[in-house]
Amino acid sequence: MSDLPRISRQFSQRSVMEAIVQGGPISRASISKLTGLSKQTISEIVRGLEQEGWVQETGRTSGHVGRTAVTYELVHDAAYIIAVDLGGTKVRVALTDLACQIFAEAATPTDPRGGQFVIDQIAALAFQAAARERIPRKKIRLAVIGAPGAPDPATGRILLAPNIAGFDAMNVLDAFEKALGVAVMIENDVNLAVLGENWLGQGQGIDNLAYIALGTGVGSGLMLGGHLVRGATHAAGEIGFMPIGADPFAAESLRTGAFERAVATHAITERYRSLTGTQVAVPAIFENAAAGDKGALAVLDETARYLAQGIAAIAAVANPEKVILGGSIGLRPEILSRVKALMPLCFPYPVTVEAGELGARAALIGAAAIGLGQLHNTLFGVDAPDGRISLPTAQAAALKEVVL
Amino acid sequence: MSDLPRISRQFSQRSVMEAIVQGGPISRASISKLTGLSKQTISEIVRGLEQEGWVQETGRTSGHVGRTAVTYELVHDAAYIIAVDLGGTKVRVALTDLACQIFAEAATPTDPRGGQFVIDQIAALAFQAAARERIPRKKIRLAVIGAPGAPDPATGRILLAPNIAGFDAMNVLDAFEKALGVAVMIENDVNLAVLGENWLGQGQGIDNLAYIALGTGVGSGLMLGGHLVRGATHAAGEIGFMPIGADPFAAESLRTGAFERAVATHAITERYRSLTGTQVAVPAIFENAAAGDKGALAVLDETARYLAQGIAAIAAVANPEKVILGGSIGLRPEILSRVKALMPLCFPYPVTVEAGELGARAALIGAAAIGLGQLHNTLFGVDAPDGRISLPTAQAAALKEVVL
DNA sequence: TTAATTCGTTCTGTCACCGAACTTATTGAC
DNA sequence: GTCAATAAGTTCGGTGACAGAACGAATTAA
Repeated sequence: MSDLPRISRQFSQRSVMEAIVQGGPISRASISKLTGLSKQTISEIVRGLEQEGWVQETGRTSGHVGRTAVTYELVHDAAYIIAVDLGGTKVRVALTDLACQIFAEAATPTDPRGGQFVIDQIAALAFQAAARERIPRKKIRLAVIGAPGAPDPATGRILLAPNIAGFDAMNVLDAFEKALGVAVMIENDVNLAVLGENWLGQGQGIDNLAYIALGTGVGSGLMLGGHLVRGATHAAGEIGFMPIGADPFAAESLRTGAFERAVATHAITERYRSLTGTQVAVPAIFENAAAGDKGALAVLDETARYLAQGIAAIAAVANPEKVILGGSIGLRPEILSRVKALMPLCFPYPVTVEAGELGARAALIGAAAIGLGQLHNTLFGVDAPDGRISLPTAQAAALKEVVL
Repeated sequence: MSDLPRISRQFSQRSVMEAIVQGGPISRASISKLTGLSKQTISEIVRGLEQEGWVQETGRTSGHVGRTAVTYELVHDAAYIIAVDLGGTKVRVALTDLACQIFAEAATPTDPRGGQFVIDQIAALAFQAAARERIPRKKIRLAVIGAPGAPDPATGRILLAPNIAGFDAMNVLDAFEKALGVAVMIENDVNLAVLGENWLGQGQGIDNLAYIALGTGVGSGLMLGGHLVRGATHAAGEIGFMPIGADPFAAESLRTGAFERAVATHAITERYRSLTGTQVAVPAIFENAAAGDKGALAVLDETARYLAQGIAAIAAVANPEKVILGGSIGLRPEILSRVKALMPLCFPYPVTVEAGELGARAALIGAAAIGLGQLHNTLFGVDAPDGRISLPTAQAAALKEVVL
């Protein structure tokens, strides 16, 4: 396998690879039928891929009439990527192979000192995991970092990142590339969550998808027409500033965002305090509601009412087929059921609202998805601007259970 | 020129065509430098294009050292497209040639009987215009229809189309194709308006753009990452239903839309009536405001206040670089100036808001843009899914003045 | 054993493209 | 005026990515 495989074969190689990735062990004759390319060409391409170490023989067919066929398969460990979900309180790191299987996953509290400390922490976690699984560093090709805020690929900086100290003043991309020694992609964590749910979760096969992460803050990720929407300054989905729920012209709304002030953690505890006079954390409010506390129930009702309006706004602007709720609050069934009931009362067209299937790991899985897509693209595709490699769901499904 | 040119040359031909379209009269040597293809290849491709009638010699260079070069140019009249902007009250029809010049434009009141009558009316207008300019029907390759509502390419129907009688019950696409005898694309008129402003108006070179058409109703068109956003049911941009300005849970808001009830024509006249007790049409209110009528001024202030919130919601969700106002009300400078002043008070990040440059013809020009892009794609490109042909601005600029 | 069937290779051919060498037509310098 | 220098365009040979037909090889059903 060459170290920097510059593969000249153009478009066919890509589809052959896709057939092999999707089709599991597959014979060359079947690839030929699938791709429409001649058997001869397939043999050439597969020979090349085998020489470079990307695919390998795995067996032969048997049972049906005719000659037995040699089947080929991805070499799973030909390359690895690092997927990272970097939150304000917790870092998750995972290693994925080419066949979309997660090998190692680790999660620890984020280093509170921020900045370079966090970056070194992530690098250490990743390399420990690699060492544990005996993965040679050379085979790690790419790292995808999900982080809150609006990463700007041009400058490598992350704008609007409130959660990690020191990140607003440094070139995060460069620092990661130096620490990890591989190419790095940084993407907003909620954007990754949409990708994750689109790949393995609630949004499979849905090209128009919105993900709302509701917790300490609110953010949303949007996938429209199969493309991630990033916006002009990579700030698309900063729905905390939607003029819904609180007076948008209030000074406080310019800082925190009107919608965030209506639905996020602080809004909920504040609402409960003003109703009952007691200051309680969000989980306790949910408990109280379950126990029949009228104040808590009213708080949930009101929060859901604003959330439904926010979803209506997104639906009116972007018309997603499905809206997925995530985040510590968005995942609560008490919220989901209320929002589901309220939606038809404030929006005329049907909008499907569901809770995310991947829970807190949506962003991590999304990072793996985007990284694997990117890797397949750079390794086997030409620069097709639209190039979305469809990753296999079957094998990756294992990932959902293997981990944690 | 073959009647159905199936051009086998793959990707190079496309870039050669693009160089010729963009570069005006251009020599083969220059094309070679521009595209990176060898001189030899360019000569071959250009020879092919010339034989098929798409390009022609136009002259020779002179002045600089070295041999003179033969320059080539598009054959402007090699193909035409029909662009239609079908409104509830007015139909506009235009004919455009391959070089993006509008040849004929006509506008008349929409046939009030709706349905097939409107389709026949449009066909008649188009063919009259073609005959006037001596354009043979064979050279018309495509028609693009802009219409309110959500056209569904799968069924050919237009959903949510309130303005034209009978359109909700028929296969509009089929009917148009039968009447016009060419391939037809139907697109939402506001979506076309974004494309128009993106091509020749306020949004040139801007990949993340929103267009808000404000008049009898409100609608918006969104271009994000260079792609038109259509949404799951082609209802993206139906911002009339954003839960802003009126109570979204009110029964009336489910029918008309809360935001529409806050900013569109009816809201303005109603607001003026409740303030002054007199029922006046919108233009009169603007006149009164200009004359210093306090009630009228208050109405404009309040309307702009809600509009600014709507823009804030779009900006929060989609993060466009620029928001363009259009429609009979959106184009008024009184509205624009107010909105510009209000934006920073209700949204923390800068959003550029401007009035459309193309006025009521934005959708028509957008129809031409999408049609020309599509035509260049089918004629000279392979099925590149992302394929946006960049149309020349210079020549098309003439179009802005020639017409009407 | 034979026929039917499928896999995979070999051989030949085509097409898109490149690069080098060469011809042709200019302008500018002496 | 002649002679570089320069640029445009063609001819020629070559390469790599395919296709298609023919053929050998391996397997099962009859």
